[in-house]
Formats: sequence, C-alpha cells, structure tokens
Amino acid sequence: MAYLQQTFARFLMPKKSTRSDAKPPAPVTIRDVARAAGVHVSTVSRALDPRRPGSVSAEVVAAIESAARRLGYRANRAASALRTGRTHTIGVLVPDITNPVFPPILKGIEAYAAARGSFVLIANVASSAMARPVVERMLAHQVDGVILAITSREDPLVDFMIASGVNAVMINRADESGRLPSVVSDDRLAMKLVVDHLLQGGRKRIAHLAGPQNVPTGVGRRLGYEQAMRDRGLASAGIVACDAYSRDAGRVAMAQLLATSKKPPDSVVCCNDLVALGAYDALARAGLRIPGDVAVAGHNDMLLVDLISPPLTTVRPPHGELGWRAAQLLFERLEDRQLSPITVVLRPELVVRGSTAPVA
Amino acid sequence: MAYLQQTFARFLMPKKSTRSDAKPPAPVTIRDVARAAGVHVSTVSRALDPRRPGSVSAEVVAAIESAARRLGYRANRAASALRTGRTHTIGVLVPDITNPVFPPILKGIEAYAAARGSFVLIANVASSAMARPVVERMLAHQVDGVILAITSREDPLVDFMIASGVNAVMINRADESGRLPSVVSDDRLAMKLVVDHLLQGGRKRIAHLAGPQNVPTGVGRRLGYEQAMRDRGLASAGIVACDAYSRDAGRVAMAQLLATSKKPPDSVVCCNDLVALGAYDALARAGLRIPGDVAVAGHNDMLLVDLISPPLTTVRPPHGELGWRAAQLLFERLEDRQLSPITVVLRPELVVRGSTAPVA
DNA sequence: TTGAAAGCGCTAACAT
DNA sequence: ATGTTAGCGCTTTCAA
Repeated sequence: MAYLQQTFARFLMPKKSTRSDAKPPAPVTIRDVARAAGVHVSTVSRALDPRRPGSVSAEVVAAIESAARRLGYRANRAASALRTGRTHTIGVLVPDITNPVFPPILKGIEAYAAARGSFVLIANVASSAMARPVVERMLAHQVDGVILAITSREDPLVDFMIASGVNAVMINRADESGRLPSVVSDDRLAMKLVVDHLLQGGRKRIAHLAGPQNVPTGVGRRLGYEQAMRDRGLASAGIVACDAYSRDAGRVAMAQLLATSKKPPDSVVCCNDLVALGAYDALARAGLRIPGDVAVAGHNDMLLVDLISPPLTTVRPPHGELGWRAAQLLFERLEDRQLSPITVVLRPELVVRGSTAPVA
Repeated sequence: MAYLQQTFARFLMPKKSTRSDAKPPAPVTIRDVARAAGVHVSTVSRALDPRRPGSVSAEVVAAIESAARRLGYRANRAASALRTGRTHTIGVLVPDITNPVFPPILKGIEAYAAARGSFVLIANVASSAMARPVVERMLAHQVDGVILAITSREDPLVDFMIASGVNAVMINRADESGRLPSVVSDDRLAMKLVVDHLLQGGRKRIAHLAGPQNVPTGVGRRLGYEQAMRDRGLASAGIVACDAYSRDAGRVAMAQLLATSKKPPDSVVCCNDLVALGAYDALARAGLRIPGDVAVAGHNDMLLVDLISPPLTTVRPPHGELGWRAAQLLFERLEDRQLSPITVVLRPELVVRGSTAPVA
C-alpha cells in the first residue's frame, strides 16, 4: 500500500509539497523548560511531581510552571515509563465488547482509571485460549496491570498471569483456585431472588435454563437455582444447559425442555436475558403464553428488555460497580503488592416486570 | 488508604512476609539475549526487526531467536517508544461507551489496530468541550493517533488537534471544515430509504423527529429527510427537533408533534432508535396504534429493537466497518503524513420490520 | 554482516 | 533546596 501511495502521489495529491510545509511543532522537552526557567532539569522534574510537594521552593515552582505553560510542555510518558517502569496504563480483556454486559463494566473501569490518571487498553479476546498472545503484547507494553473479564473455569491463563508476575484482577468470575483477586455479582443470591419471586407469584413447577457449564457464571447460577429450590423444599421442574449465552441456544434449550417434560413447567429461570429471549421464541412456537402459561425470568437487565412484550423480569447486577471495584482492587495492589487475593461479592437486584406476573 | 493498609497489615494479612517471597521474575532485556547468543545488542535489535529481513545472517538470526525464546524475551515497548517515537497505541474518544452504537465501532477499530500490532486506548468523554484535557493526556502518552467519535459541530477541538500535529480521524461526523479525514454513514441516503419505504406502504403524511441540531447527524438526517420529501414532491407533516438522542426526548418531541398538528401524521421518521422508542411511548399514551394509525421508523438498528412490539423498522449503518475504516485512514496517515483529509461515506441498509407495515 | 557508541526524555540516588 | 550524574532498554547512525 505504501508503494501504491508513493507511485500515485503525484496524480492524487497535487498539493503534496504545499501541505508538507505544515510540519508538526517540535515537541517541548523538560530541557527546554529547565532552560527557560533557568534551573536544572532535575529541579523541573521535582517541581512538576505532584507526589513530592515542598521539595522545591515556591518561587522556583512558580517560575517552572509558568515556563512550562508558556512553552506548552507535556511530560513524555514513554520516557518516564522507561525510567520508572510505570506506564499508567491498564489492560482489559473482554470476550466481546458488543455483548451489552461489558460496556457498563468497561465504563466503570475507565472512570476509575481516569480518576487515577491511567488509561485503559482494551482487547477483544474471543476465548481465554486465545488470550495468551494478547497478554504477552500487553506485558510488552508494560501495562501496570490487567483486568480479565474473560470467562472459563480452571484457566491456564491464570497460571500464566501469576507466573509472569503481572498484577491481575478477574471480573465476573471468581478465580476458583483463589489465587487472583476478583469481583463478582452474587449469582446464588440472584437465583434465590428469582425463585422466591416466582413462588410468591404462585408458581410451583420451576425449571432452569442453565448457562454453559464450563463457564463460572453458568455453574454458579445453576447451583444457586438448585440451592434456592432445596431451601424451599421444591423439586426442580427440569434443568437444561445451553451451549452458549445466546438467543439461539435459549430457543433450543427451551424446546428441549418442553419436549422432555410430560407437563410443561409453569415458570423458567434463565441464566441470562438472551437465553430468556430464546425461551420466548420457543414458547411462542409451542403456543404457550407468557406469563399466562409460563413465567420467564432472565439475568443482566440488558438494554431494552423492559420494552419487549411482555417486559422481561430479570436480575440487574451492578455492572458499573463491578468495573470500578475491579479497578480499585488493581490499583490497591499496584501500591502494595503484598495484599492477599480477595474476592468482592456485589449484590444484584431483582427487577420485576410483566413476564412473571402472578398466576390468575 | 495506603496508610490504613500499612497500619492494619499485621491484623489483616498475617501471611504478608511469606507472600512477599514470591517476587516477580526479573525482566529479560535485549542485553540478556545478546549475551546468551554471543552477539552485540544491536545485532539482536536488527535480527528481531521484522521490517528489515536479511540484514542479519540466517544462522545468527536462528541463534538469537532461540536464545530469545529460551529466556522468554519480550521487547520493552516503552523503551522502543522513547527511541522511535512510536508507541503502537491509538486513542479513541467516545461520548459514552454504553451507547450501543459505539461498541461495534470500537470493535472494528480494535480489530484493525490489533491486526497492525497496535492497542486502543479508550476514553469516555461526555462532551467535546471536556475532551481537551483527555487529548492532552493521550498526547503525553505519545499515542500514534486519535480517533474522535465525539460529536458536535464546528468544534474547537478540531483546531486543537490540527495545531498539535496529531494524526486524527473523525468518525460518525464529517468534519465540516474538511480539515480532518472522516468516516460517516450516509445519512441522506438513510432518510431517503425510509421515506421511500413509507411511501410504498401507502403513507402520505410523513413527519420527522429530528436529532439535536448542534450535532452533525442531527442536521444531516433532517436535511436528508427534507431532501427526500422534496424529491417526491411531498410537504412535510411536521418536524420537531429533540433535545437529545434519548427515549425521553423522543417521547416529548412526539407529544409535541401530536399537540401541534391538527391531524396527526400517518408516519414518523425518527433520527434514531431511542427516539423512536420514545415515540412509541407517546403514541401509546395518545391512543394511537403502531403501525395501524402511525408508522414509526428509527435509525441504528440497536440490539433488541427487532424484539419489541411492534418490531422497529430502522436503518442499519455499517458500524463495524465505520470503525475499521477509520482505523485504516489513521494508519495510512501514520505511514504517509502528506495524505489529504478525505471523507469516506459508507452505505447504510434499510431493515424493514412491523412498525411500518403498509396501511390496510 | 556485525560491533561500537550515542542518545531518546525522564527520574532518582547522591552530592553539595 | 538545587545541581550532578547515571542510566532505564531500545534503535540507529557510523565505522570496521
């Protein structure tokens, strides 16, 4: 491409020589500021370091700051990174940023990081099996830490993170080996809230469309559902695990549930909203009405699930807080590498809508 | 906080001294590789530089690569950034990553950047008025370029970007001054597609809920609507501009449109999907049925608008391509700074659903 | 083809 | 409180 551009430049860009006159301004370095303020560069460095106030006399600081402002000085972070080993950059790995649970999490991370003067590098990594080279590149970039929002259980990636000595925090999945700090939403509580709500609405035959069982949330929510049913002395009206957290998988799983039960359930607790929407499809196809015949509940409170028909009852995890708490854990560890790997469990909230209206 | 942690460390973290034994492995530098391979560091640098193949003899390259692999060498990008001025990092400014149009754009940008070995720094910036300090920080980070997905017209930010000499590309809004390259979806075509579709469905009194008129897409779509109507020889059945691209603003605008028209329109072209959903609310409140009394069309094809009742007819801009095209423009300019600032216009696609079913 | 040497811009230990 | 000095890890002339 570079070759083509060169070759055709004279035809495509007649103003080339004119435009190249506008050369970018030469960058202002700490030397320029030192010279302008009549002090040594190290004095400038000290004066501009917010962590050490009072190490330079007030009038010198003033002179330096005025010179810096006048010249438009901007400290070169690449240089300070080389010297200090801190880039003020954290990496975040998500499976797919277009999955609507991640943007609010990312926003929470970014807000916290920005407040601490750091930037966020994002990388979409479809599966944690493909994460290794991306993490390698992040380490080459000297990121100060990494937040993993990718999901799989017993992940060799965790071993790699620990072996390489990176500061890392997991989100949306507790590290089952307990070696990395993590932030999660309480999946057991979530399922308990839903089951109890269905019971209060007069539902008795409660089934579960579970998530993929190689993903922590898939397992966690299934266990939560089973526990909640046991606590209330109820037998499950059926459990089918989905292949994926998708609408298609939900449709398939719901169809299977209907096919294998003699009597259909009167309610179904879904591992997430997309699966619940798939359940909507399968129920419609089977001629069953929501919530008349079957109540449906989801998880995540995705955008717009309040607008579909009927509006979906769901569980809302505190996504934004999940993000900033993870960032908080990471920054804590940046300051003190000895902190032990804790798990922070946040409370989700039940959002009741039409899809679980009480039986008539 | 650091103080508290120190103070309480002995109570909270009894294993502190034990854990600190696990010190991170000392980083492997180019020196270590050179020593292991029995060559000079500059030879290692050359051997590992993919841009200059053949500048080092094959057997030396092999020795170096094997040593590098054995030691687990990872080039320190902070160091090479200092030396070369290239960080392999681009910055992206979005108003709000939780707005569902941005994740696919970001994904497109990230995919292209990753393929070129670069990372993406994201920053949420509510308005372009607040962008200046963020851009300053990005420049301090020595980003190779910036993609602006923030929207406002005649923005002083553009002047700043040009003055500072950063490589920048705008997305979702053409720079009206034509000084920065940009990638946009064809808003005029979008409105034309919608208007023609409504006409084909037998609608005659077509109104428009316009976007904020200080935002390029708000203006562009309004002009597109007006042009399309003129082209077909039709008079507008009313235009109301929304304060924001939100459901609330859409509800308010639709209510106003109904209040000020003697006879309600038989269809309304909305500047985006959220506004269309607001129109749904207002129409329901006014006792008007969609699409029986009024057809409604949106723009963006947000997640789940196919699932609401009735499913929303909308326009789908190629968001992912918008993103990677912007990245492509940016990288082109990284290689050749003389390229003139072009605008790339991509074709959106009409997605017909129930909300614009033909009149009975 | 390889080695030697300089230096990117900054910070921090040490000296004054 | 300020200056001196060394050097972070890499790339890139220049010389051999």
